[in-house]
Amino acid sequence: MAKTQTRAAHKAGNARDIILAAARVEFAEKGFNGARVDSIAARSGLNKQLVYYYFGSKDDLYRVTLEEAYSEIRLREKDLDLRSLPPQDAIVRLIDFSLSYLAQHREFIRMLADENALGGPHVRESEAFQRTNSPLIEMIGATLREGEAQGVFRKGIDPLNLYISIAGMTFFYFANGITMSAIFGRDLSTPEALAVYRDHIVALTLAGLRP
Amino acid sequence: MAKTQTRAAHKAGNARDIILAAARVEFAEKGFNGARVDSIAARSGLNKQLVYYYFGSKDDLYRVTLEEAYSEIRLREKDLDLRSLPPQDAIVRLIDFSLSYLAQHREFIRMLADENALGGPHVRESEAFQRTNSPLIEMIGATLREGEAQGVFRKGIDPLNLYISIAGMTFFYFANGITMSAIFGRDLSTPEALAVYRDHIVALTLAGLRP
Amino acid sequence: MAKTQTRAAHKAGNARDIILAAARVEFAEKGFNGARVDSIAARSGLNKQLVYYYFGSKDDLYRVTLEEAYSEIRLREKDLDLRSLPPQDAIVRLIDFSLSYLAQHREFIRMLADENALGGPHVRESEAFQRTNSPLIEMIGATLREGEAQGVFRKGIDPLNLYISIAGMTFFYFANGITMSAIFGRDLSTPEALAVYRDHIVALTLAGLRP
Amino acid sequence: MAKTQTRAAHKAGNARDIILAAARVEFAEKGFNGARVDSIAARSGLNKQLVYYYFGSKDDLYRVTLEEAYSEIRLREKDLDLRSLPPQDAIVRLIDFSLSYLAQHREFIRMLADENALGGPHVRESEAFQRTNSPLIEMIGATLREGEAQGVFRKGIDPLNLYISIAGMTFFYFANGITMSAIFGRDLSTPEALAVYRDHIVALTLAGLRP
DNA sequence: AATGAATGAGTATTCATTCAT
DNA sequence: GATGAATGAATACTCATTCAT
Repeated sequence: MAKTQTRAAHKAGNARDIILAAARVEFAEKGFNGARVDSIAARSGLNKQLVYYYFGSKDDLYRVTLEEAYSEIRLREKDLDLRSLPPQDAIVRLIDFSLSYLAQHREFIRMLADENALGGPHVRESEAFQRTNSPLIEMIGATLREGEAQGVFRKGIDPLNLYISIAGMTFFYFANGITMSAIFGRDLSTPEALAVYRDHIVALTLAGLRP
Repeated sequence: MAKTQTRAAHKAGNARDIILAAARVEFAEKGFNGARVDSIAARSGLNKQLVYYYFGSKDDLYRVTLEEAYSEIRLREKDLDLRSLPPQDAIVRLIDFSLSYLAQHREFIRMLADENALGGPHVRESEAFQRTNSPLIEMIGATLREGEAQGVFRKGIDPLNLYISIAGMTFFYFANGITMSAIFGRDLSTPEALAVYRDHIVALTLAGLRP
Repeated sequence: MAKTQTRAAHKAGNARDIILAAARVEFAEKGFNGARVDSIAARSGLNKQLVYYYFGSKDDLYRVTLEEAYSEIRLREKDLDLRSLPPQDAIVRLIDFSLSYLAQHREFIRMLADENALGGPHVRESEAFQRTNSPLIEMIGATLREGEAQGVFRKGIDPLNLYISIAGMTFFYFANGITMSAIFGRDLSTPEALAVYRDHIVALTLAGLRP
Repeated sequence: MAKTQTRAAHKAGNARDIILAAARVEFAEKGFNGARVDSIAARSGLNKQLVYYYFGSKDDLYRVTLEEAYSEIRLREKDLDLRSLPPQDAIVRLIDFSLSYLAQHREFIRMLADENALGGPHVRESEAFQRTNSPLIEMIGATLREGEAQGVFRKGIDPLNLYISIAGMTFFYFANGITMSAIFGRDLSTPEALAVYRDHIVALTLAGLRP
């Protein structure tokens, strides 16, 4: 439903959703502390007080923005439908989904990094985070069991740990690309560099799962 | 030279280094935007104007703090001496080093995440980042070649990409532990959880490198 | 007429009077500047725009609230019927009325103090204040004349000044009890303290009026 | 000492004291809620941030202003030296002091009325209020005892209650003069009206104290 | 090298009031 | 009569930075 609202924002001109969209951009660009409520209002084309009318505070607005971002990715994760694929293809699809989603949603990366760097003050306040749990771990678990059954994956792999390692490899590439490019003197932001890296982690992971 | 001063700080009580140490703590806790120059001065026990006397601005202080943090990890990386180990052991040591260093240097994680989230404004200004290039990629490259020679690693693995994937798996675990714990309802901050995860990525990586 | 509406408020649920009752509570608790139109609306259970519909502005609402408060005390003063009592009893009744009315109508004290502290901006605008003059001075005058005639009061006492001195002694006790309690380290808000003070001013005033 | 600082303000240009003087004027005119920190800064000729540098918050500034006002009146009360006068003269001097001090320090009246109307939030926080207790009650007690000994005052009069009744009669006249003038249609702010009232309360009180 | 005082530009938030229905 | 949405102008307070010594 939150999703629907976000979409509607640009069509129906619903003020709340327009503000939310503006907030997402501002928070992604500047982080929580760097973001300015004034700037969000300006981006939305509405006035600042409406931000408070609808969201109460900068913190609450950030929390809602985070919740929306998560609710969005969760919706996409459901569409993945890993169960319909052969185990190895499912893993590849998972990696590719992760890479492409992050590549296209830099704001998600920044908000996540920011929230964690801040110690998670908004996640802590959020009921939505506690409620909605990701379907992904379940799906990965099914895939791993199927792979074991087919003899293509080794036994004893923990789905959550596998998820974290894949998420880590993909997230880190985008999240810390700036400092890495600076340190190693190699531009990691090109499509070519990304394609090479993608092949690397696909190969590493698939080989790593083999019995 | 900055390094030398840092060492001296704790011995001679050199004001510049005392401030730098205070800044590292403050920046790590609050991020760049959340950090307060007043707070850094208070932590240092010295006065605010000295901060400006020595560092000129909050931005410059942050840049120096980042450089110091990097220069420190680089020093430790040199001590790794991967070349003296059998290839597989070298990879394990690399993973263990990464995990333990990050576990003990949360401030490094936060500063790195923060700097990248902000778009790398301080790294961009830093000459130190350009100058000092990590010895690590070189070391990993040698290890990979040795592994290939010994027939324990497959061919064609890019040392930088391997480094990124290992760094990703380790960094992400600490950096985004807060939101992950919230979403998956599993406390990832316990030593036990970390030990299990460590075994997972060691196994995944070693298997992933096998021919 | 306004009075009639106030009565109706609690019976018929007349919106205007419900708002007025809410306003009295809010203004009494917070003073004019501290009071919030939002808060008055919330207390009334009605919405903010109705406040404007009925009263036009916060200032006007305050003025009407003040007028109501005054019109109420004036009604009670009429009931005093000092003329039917022996002169000394009349003075005692006046003092007791003043004490008990103020004790039960703290909101009247606060609004009065607030209005005067602010320089009387609302009284100045009010026609009602100019129109309705208190019957009290007249009644006190008659009592004083009767007392003189009976030889129990001395001559030449000005009814208004007597009123002011009695009002001062009673009003001040309630109005400034907080700071006095703090300064003199004695709790003046207990019924016992009040009873002792009542006896003091009764004795002082009666003795003070004797020929 | 606080007194000394206030004096110094206008001579030495001590910023803290200049702000304090400006605050007294602003708070007296507008009350706590009506006063504006911007306005205080403007009155002081200094900038707003200095207000926060020296006082921390509007509330704290108000508290200090109140404390200063009280510390000032207390100093003057000490100078009264009632003990050196015949008992009846002492009471007259007390009344005259009270009237003239209040007449000349309207800001004291307003701040006191305001603080009490607000429920005493600043007095409650103030250590200075708890510490410094007025010498007045002691002095009045001595005067009453002397009067009894000389046979000019009756027995059993409580010094605090006498003080409150005198303070009430004098304070109320100034504090609520605006609404009273409006209601009774008589201008109470003229020197003549005040002189008449003064004679009234002197006569009432002295007669009231007679055996 | 060290420090207390001073400041301009901002920063989240509030509030009385109005609009549109 | 009644209401949800919208807004301009403030409002207390903050913060990096500089001045003067």
